[in-house]
Amino acid sequence: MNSPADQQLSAWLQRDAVDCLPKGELERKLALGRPLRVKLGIDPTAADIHLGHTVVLRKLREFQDQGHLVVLIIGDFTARIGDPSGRSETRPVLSSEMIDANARTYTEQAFLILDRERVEVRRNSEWLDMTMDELFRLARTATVAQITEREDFANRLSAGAPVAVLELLYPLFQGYDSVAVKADVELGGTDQKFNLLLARDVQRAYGMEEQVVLTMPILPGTDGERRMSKSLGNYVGVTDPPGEIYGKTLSIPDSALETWYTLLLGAEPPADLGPRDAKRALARALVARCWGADAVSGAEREFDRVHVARELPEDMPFVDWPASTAEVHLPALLHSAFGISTSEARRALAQGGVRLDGEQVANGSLDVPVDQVAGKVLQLGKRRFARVRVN
RNA sequence: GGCGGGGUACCCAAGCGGUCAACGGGGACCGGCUGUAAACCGGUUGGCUCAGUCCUUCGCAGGUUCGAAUCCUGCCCCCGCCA
Repeated sequence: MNSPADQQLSAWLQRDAVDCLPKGELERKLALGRPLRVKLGIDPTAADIHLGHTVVLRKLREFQDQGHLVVLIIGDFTARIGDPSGRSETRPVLSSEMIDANARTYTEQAFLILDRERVEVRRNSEWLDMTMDELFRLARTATVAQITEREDFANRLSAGAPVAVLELLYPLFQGYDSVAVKADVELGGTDQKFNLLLARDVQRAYGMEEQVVLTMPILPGTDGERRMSKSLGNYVGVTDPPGEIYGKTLSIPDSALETWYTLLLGAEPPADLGPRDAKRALARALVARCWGADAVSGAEREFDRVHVARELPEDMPFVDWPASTAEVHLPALLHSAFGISTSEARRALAQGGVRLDGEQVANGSLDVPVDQVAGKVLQLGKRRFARVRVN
């Protein structure tokens, strides 16, 4: 019997989720009275996790706080295939060294959110490196029609884009992970809904009780439009410096503010604050989460100095220039300071995008005497700074 | 195996013998403005400390031509239909 307490808890856990399937099943599992095994599979294809990943991690943390166990699966084996979810093309293959390195940093970063006392970390190469015989059994659990009805496969097929046979197997492998770790619940973004549901079919085929599927909304990136993703360049990494996290958060369009609040903080934006101040409050909370409360005021002060008061950042890298030359070739200096090409540097100069101690560098002067730059602050655009050190 | 379509810069996508470092859109960057790295407006978007009648780039390798992303040959890859 489901107690009112279980029902209440179940509703609370689902409050910001998109789907929790099948209906009523989470209550039933909670009523079992034992710690549930809550699975999250991650692909170690990128080393760093960003705020988008933290939406699901935060939900996992809520399960942990209720005494449940998180099973974190490092998809070291499946990374060699590449999850086709949401993809418009076949993923590149990663080397095993890359996968190992990514897996390590990834789990470490996940512990910013998760309680490391209640986590079981597994690698799916433990069980997916299977015999052909086992693969045959697994591959019989779903049909091509089932798998190709999935939206991204369907899109690629109808658009005439290539789909490798191996990619069709991916959902089955992910499903087998659930079998291997005896998952009671699996979390993921809404883009994972298909995979998570298919895992139920796989579990059933292996005579196991099926998992509950809980999907979370996808966090929009700093552009406010598309999903946050590293490859789209609209992400905020949890290891970004505090000032970056702060600044990137302020740069989101006002229209994305409410979504960020609910997904990242599990709260509504404060009604009494305007968009700017609400964003600042959000930015402070995010910096605190990734770097600790001590980092907040520094990040905020830094932002105000550089962007509001248009002053210089507190510390900046040096760019060295040999004292032996009489003239400094500015494109070369910009190249070594900021890693841009000299052609790009020339364009920036032509557009007035370069400053020395705050003074816009006049267009046309590519070479200047050394003493005109020595010790000065070289600035490219609004955000890139370096102090020129002549030695 | 046969027939047809296709591979262009970060992405999408035009170009189909010179005027092409290559239209347009997206993204990114720069400038202006601003409450912000929002929005809006304008610009830029292969490389070179020789900035030029320079170098590299239109799947790869050759060829034709004064000249090729554009034409020809071979190869690789992708897609569709038929078998």
